[in-house]
Amino acid sequence: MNKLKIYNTLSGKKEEFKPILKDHVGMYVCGPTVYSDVHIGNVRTFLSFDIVYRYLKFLGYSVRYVRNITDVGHLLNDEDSGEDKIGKQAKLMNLEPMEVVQHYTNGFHDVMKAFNITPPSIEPSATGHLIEQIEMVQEIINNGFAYEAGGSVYFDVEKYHDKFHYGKLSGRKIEDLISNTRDLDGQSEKRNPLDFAIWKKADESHIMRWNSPWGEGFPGWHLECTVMSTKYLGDTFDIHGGGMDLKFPHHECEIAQSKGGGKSEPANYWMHTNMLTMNGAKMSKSVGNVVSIEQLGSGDHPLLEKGFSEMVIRFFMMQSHYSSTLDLSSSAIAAAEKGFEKLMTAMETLKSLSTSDSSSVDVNTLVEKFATAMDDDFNTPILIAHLFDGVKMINSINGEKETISKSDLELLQNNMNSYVWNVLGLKPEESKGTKDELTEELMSLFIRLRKEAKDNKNYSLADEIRNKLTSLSITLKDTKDGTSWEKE
RNA sequence: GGUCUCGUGGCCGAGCGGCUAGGCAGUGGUCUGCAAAACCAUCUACAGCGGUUCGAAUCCGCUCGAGACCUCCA
Repeated sequence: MNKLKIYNTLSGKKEEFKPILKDHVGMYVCGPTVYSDVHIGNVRTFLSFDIVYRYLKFLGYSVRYVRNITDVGHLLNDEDSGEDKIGKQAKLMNLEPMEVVQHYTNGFHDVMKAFNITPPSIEPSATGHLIEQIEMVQEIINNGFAYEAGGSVYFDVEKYHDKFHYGKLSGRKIEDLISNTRDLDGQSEKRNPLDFAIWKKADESHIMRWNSPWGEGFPGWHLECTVMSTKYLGDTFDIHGGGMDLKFPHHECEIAQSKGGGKSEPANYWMHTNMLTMNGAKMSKSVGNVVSIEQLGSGDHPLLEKGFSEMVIRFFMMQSHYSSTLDLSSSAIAAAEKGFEKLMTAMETLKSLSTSDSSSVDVNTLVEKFATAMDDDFNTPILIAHLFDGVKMINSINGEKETISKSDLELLQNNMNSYVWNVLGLKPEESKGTKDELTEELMSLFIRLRKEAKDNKNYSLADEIRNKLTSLSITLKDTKDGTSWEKE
């Protein structure tokens, strides 16, 4: 049944997915550095891997999904004077670093929940794995691929490259890297500017520090992912994911650390999600073109005409493939919003379709297309296109232009429900506005009065009721089964 | 400067050698007292110039344009 193909960055090709163990999959995704609010670009990455996680489970795999929290070691830049991101924020906010970590971790979890992104099986944090990281550093030194200098420990890239291949993931040539970094080389204690820190000495101003064989310091950023992924998933696991911008140097360094530390190739499949752009440029904290989750929800941003719900944005993002860049614009999300509503309406209709003795529609073929789309490297835009074929089918049956048998209806319902709710992880919008009991009573009164007026051909009164409600941003919908209402 | 990716109809976005997704908008209908909503139908493409091929949006080359990575970023 399972012909799932995944684009593997390591080989540069789409490959058939073969897990190490028959029914189990180990997946590691680089999580956020919790020093500021997550933005909508972060959401895209975690959403993409949520689809991967959900689909693997849908296929029947038992998946162990590890996604870390980076709470130490992530420097503002790669120079020796680089400040730790968490530490800097802690000073700015006058807080204990762990308060900063907790604050933004909570925020991250709230956002993930709002977007219906499934929590991982294990969410380890870097500070919780200091012992393992120190052991790993020692192991790499013992193997001769790292050296101590002035209280810090650096990974010896050239020495590693003599035996292994530094650049195999990112396709970089070590000669180019050397020539590109030569001019940046200052009074560094590194033997080679390419070398990266796996343990950093903490200077006096540094508040996050731990004892180690090399003195007080803190672990290098790349190290935590190597340690935590292999600790929970084994030396070699199935899928390693992250944003495209982590491919180099972060993931390249992870491979080097694993092998330099005497372990095997860390992951069989490397998956990289592409960036979300805003006005054609990557949305990032350093560029400053970041749209926050709150701004997207409220529409309070110069580039947004209105606010959008999390589910609409989820749907919008899944209309493009994870490996393509996606440009965010108000009109594009608004278009997705209409489409999303159309899909949700059809899902509601699907619940109560009436059946016939035979089917005039071909449910089997449609349902097969759902699986084919997802098997082709999680192609959600194709899946959504086929789901809209399903929408058309549902509406035609509802309009009595087509018929469906009882067994076909069950097949259609099961599959539409599975793919829309479980695989894509969508959920119906909670009704906006205040639909409390009093409002419901009042509205049904208005609707009844208007109907009476209409029955008496008193259209001016009927229209007055409707216009007044419209001015209160309440929309009446006349259908053959009566009138319903909606508050904007 | 080096490495790489991409340019698809009014907009967003699939496609990866032949059968020209899908959504939104537009247009024409159905329904309706009229609307709205809903539904049905339908029109606009493959940056440009060459080449390979019986056949190219899809492969190759060049030109123009956009972006990413090489430094923190999902």
